[in-house]
Amino acid sequence: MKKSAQTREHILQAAEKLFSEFGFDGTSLREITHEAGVNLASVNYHFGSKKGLIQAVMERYQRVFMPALQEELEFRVARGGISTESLLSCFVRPLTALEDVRADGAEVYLKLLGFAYSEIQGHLRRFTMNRFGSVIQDVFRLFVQANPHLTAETLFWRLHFALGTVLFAQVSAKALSEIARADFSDPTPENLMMQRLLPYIAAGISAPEMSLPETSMHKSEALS
Amino acid sequence: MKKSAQTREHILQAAEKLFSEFGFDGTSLREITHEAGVNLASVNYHFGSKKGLIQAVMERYQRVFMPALQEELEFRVARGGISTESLLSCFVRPLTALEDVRADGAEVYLKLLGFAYSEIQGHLRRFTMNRFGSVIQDVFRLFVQANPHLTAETLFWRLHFALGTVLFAQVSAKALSEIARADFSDPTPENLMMQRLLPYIAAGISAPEMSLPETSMHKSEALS
DNA sequence: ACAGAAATTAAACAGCTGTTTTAAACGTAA
DNA sequence: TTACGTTTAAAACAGCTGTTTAATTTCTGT
Repeated sequence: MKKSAQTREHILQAAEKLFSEFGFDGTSLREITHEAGVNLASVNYHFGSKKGLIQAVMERYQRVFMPALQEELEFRVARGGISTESLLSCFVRPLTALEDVRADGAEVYLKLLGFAYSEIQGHLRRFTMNRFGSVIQDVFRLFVQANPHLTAETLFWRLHFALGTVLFAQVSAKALSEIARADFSDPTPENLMMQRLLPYIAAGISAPEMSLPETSMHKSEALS
Repeated sequence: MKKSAQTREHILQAAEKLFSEFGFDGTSLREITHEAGVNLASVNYHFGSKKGLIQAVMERYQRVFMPALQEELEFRVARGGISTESLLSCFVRPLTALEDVRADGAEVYLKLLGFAYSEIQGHLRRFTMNRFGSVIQDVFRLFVQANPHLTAETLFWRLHFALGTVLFAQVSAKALSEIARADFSDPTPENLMMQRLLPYIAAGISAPEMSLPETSMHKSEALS
């Protein structure tokens, strides 16, 4: 009951590291057990299957993150003054709390969440940039021109955020539509989702420049 | 030279259909050739490899979309009055032009683009909702409370957009940071990207309700 | 120290993947 | 029709995947 918990932990740490870097489909059990220095079969012995390992990895983070988030939300509700920004700030402390799980816990957890929905295809991006890079540069330059109150760096990031929003929403359009139809009896078909996307993207891109680069949005001032 | 082009087209159409539905990694060459009604080896014969087939599928759409986008941008620039909304509207006509490639061309192309960056993991979403669904509902309810000028349906969608933005940006954080460093010598490290994300997300979520459900944002009024 | 449970190990399993091979069938120009 | 280059076809290839088996070792409670 001591050595077993040890290899269990080694497997989990190796899986966290490799999953967050290469994704779930992109990481084999052999790579994990090799990184962990344990036998291949021990994964199935301790976690039943690869899916069981994935859920065990995620659960370690969610068991820290989710209660912390709930606590933060309740605290924010108790003192009133709810705003979008204040609600978003509620995610900060739960993320930093993930350092208890791992030194770079917040980063790993978000990447795991991201890979839970997505896996990157790198060669297509290079393929597109080599062939139509000038168009992308034009788009960028025009957006800079249209937003004189923003720096080029900020717009660079926000345009990629917008790209990510559109692509992600499009990929999950089917699932989201089903949920929306169940929760709100929302008659919005999938092909009208772009009309819902546009206001969101426009406001996000043209939003005021990012606030102070200090440690704002932290809950420390809530107790002072 | 006639039968060959025929199987080539069958392969491309089957690949478009299956890729856009199950992703690139999630679709095998055997599934494609079965759907197309052709022999397995014909994919390697006509496209060299699976990667070659993927690029051929994407190229068919990009060869229509990218020039149309460039044209739309030049037209918009010529008559001035550039705004974020008007620039976003420049993407509408190029997307609808993809109907020349396929009846649901715009939808397929966006899904292909989405899968180019991501592949969905469905079971993790259900796993999270079953275990921490109440927290997610609390988050949603509070966001509704914080945005009385928006309907619940709109907020449902925008919160998922925000989730998609964060996850996507986090997954591509490394690649984006490298590009930003090369283009702007941007010293922003990866861990400061969340500070860039917050203003974007906040503005997107709290943006005014979506505009008229008619055919706004189309370039037709530009000539009137 | 011993018996029994728990855990590790090496090996093989069945199934899938993209790719290659070899030969047959096809289309086309002489 | 004959001959030749192109295209199709069935089969096998080598490699990877997650999983299982069976034997061995290690740990633990008495």
